[in-house]
Formats: sequence, structure tokens, C-alpha cells
Amino acid sequence: MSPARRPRARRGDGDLLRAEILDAAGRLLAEKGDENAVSIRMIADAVGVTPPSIYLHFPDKDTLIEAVCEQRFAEFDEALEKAAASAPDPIAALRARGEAYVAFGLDHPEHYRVIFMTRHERTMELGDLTPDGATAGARAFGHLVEAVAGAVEAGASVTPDPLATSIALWASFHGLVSLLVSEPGFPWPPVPSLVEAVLNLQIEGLRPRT
Amino acid sequence: MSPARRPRARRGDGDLLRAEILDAAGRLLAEKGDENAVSIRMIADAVGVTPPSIYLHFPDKDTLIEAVCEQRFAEFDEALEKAAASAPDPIAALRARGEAYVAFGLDHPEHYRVIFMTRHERTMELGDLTPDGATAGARAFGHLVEAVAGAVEAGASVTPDPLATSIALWASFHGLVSLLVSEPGFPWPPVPSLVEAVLNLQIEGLRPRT
DNA sequence: GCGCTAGGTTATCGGCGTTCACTCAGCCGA
DNA sequence: TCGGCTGAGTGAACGCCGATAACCTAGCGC
Repeated sequence: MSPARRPRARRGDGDLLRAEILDAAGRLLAEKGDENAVSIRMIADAVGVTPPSIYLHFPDKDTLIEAVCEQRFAEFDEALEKAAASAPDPIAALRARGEAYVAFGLDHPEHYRVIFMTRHERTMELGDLTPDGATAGARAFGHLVEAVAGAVEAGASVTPDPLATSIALWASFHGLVSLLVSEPGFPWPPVPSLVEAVLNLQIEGLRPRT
Repeated sequence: MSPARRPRARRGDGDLLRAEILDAAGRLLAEKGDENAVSIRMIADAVGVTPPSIYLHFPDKDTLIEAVCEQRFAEFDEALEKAAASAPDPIAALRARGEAYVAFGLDHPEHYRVIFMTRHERTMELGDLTPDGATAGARAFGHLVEAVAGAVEAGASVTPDPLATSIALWASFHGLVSLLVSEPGFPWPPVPSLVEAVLNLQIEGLRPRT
């Protein structure tokens, strides 16, 4: 099963293995669909290296998985930014974000699970959650708050606290994705109609009353 | 570490062990806070029995954990029913359900995780989801649809599809609980204010416009 | 051409879920 | 009373896991 053994890296190129490990781990995670079904040994095997080598680049398995998902999280943030960028107005941009959010979660269910559905001990402070924060998660949330603030400024007539509104939006879309991902056997109505329902409840409520 | 060995059960009393296993597994799950941190060996040890004995009563670990959480799910359903019963009108009952939902999730985070946040393959059909369904999950969802239908009948002025509304409500509260449980290090505003925000967005929207 | 060190390997540990072969207590029919 | 059946549980082992400690070696700088 093990493919050809990977040739030893050149003197300064130790980090090449790190990148290959991240890549293999990401592929295996998506393929197996379960964090516990991906073992250090499998990853090492896929890269063509022995298991202890992994520990030269990551202190433990959790950190490795976390690193994989931090990468995906950055892509997630980019996807949402891109979706919002082409919207005609701030409230449409929020809708586009919601749609992109759900699409990402359903496209990468196992990465979504690690990012948003497994317990993380790491603490954050409000001041970290800015569009140029240190982690992809902080940036993504910072972008959301920014987008909500834009909508409020554009006349959205709801509680003008962008933080609270951001959390409510996040919770709604996360709840939807999380349930869809966890309970595939539930008799769900078509996903687009669910997304539309949440969008309407959460976002149309923000649109200025005419 | 192992306490006294459990005396062998009498002839017809094999099911006593089953109950003791369920009980010990539930306690350990709540205590360790992580499904993977509870092992068959630990459960067997807590009961005073050897690991293979577990397999006389449950085919595998997943089924055992599932059985534990099915019990908790039934308590969950009861808690929501009880909360709704003392509300003065159908919309207040929905609010009470939401508050009880969140309270249960935060009181039993690891059971909540297993019930609602790990992937389940079991399929259901719409017809199963009634207040007298076979599983606690089916009953709980049936009760929710019933409660929403009651609110609609009482004049709640939103989309009159109880199923879609039920899913949206479920997703909202689940999203909130799920994030609170998964990201304890996030700078959350006080939980009651979050609950209130979701309640207002989701349920006050249902109250008849005067 | 020699030594140092980055970049690995080999061997091993303790724990896991699970299975197989086995033992033993106690009730049942003769 | 007693032989045997069977329900209830044990002991030992398998193959996997994450992780660690000790060792090796290719190749660059001098």
C-alpha cells in the first residue's frame, strides 16, 4: 500500500515535508470524513515517511488537524469575502455571505466539523476579532462584524449592535449547516429553501422598512 | 483503582448489568466531557466487571453511547414539554421551549454533543416525527411541530408552514448552543442576552402584529 | 576528508475496541 | 439427590492507535 518512500529533503528544505503532511492530512480528512478515521500512520504513509517524522513538524495530532483546518478556514474567509464583494448593496452582501457560508460547510463537511463543531480551548478577546486578526477565524468574524456594521449604517433598522447581530447571524447559519451535516438522514426540505428561510428571517428583518 | 468486583447477577437478572453500564457510561461521559475520553475499559471498571462483559449487552461502543444519549434525549423532551406546559399562551410556550432547550444544552454539553453534533447515519421519514414516535428524537421534534402549529393557529402571522418554521427555530437555538459549547473561549456576551436575542428574532416575529 | 547537524528511522510503550475460547454458578428434570 | 444445560461473566490475545526515546546517516561547511 505504501507508495515509494519519499527521498530525504535537502539541507534547508525541512519545511517541504511540513507542507506535504498538511496536504495529505487535508485530503485524507476530506476523504474519510471523520477526524478519528485519519491516523498519524496513514498520513505518514501517504507522504512516504515514517510516523515519528510527523512529530518533527507538529507537536501532536490535534495541532496537525488544527493546522489543516486553519488553512481551510482562511479559504472559507476568502470565499465569503469574494461572495460579498460582488453584491450590489450591504444587505445583499449579507445574503451572499450567508449563501457562501452554507455552501462552504456542505462542500467541506469534515473540515467544517473540525473548525466549528469540535471543542476548542483557545481563548480570544474582542480586540482580536478584526479583519486583520492573527487567525483566520478572527479575520472571518471581523469581516462579518464589518459587514453587519455596513448594513446598519446603510439603514438596516434593527438593533444597532453589530456584535450581537453578527452572533445571531452566525448562530443561525451555523445551526443550519451543523444540523444538515450531522443528521443527513433527517427528512430535510430542499437545502436552498432552508437557506432562503433563514436568510429571510434573519436578513430581511434588517432591511429598512419602507 | 478498581472498586470491589461486582457480584455475579442471579439467573434472570442479566439486564441489571445493562442498566448499571448505562448509568456508569452516562456519568463518565458527563465527567470526562469527551466521548473519546470514555473507554469501554473505564466503564467496565466503574461497574466492577471486565471489558468483554459490556459486549454481552451492547454490540459496540457506539451503540452504548447512543443508548446513553437516547435516555438523555428523552429527559430533554420531557424538560421542554414541562417548560411549555406552564406558559400562558402558545407563543409564550415557544419562548419557554427555547429557553429550556438552551438550558439543557448548557447543562449537559457532552450529551448534547453526542445527540446533536455527531454524525448519525440513521434515516427517518416525516411520518415518524410525531409526539408518539419511536425514538425520543422523533417525539421531541413532533412536539415542536405541534407547538409551532399551535402558535400559527393562535394567530402567529408568519409563513404558516409549521415544518419549515420548526426547522428554522431548531436551527437557531441549536446554532447558539452548539457554538457556546464548542467555543467556550470566544468572548461571548452574557448567555441570557444571547438567548433573548434569538428569541426575539425568531419568535417575536411570529407574534400577531397589532 | 572530517565532523556536525538537519532530517529522518527503528523499536517500543501503554492504551484502545473487539473477539475467541473458556469457566463457573445455579436452576431444572429425572 | 444429582447430572447437565445455560446464563453470566473471565482471561488472553489481536491489530490498531498516538506518542517517545534512542539511534542513524546524507550532505554541507571548513
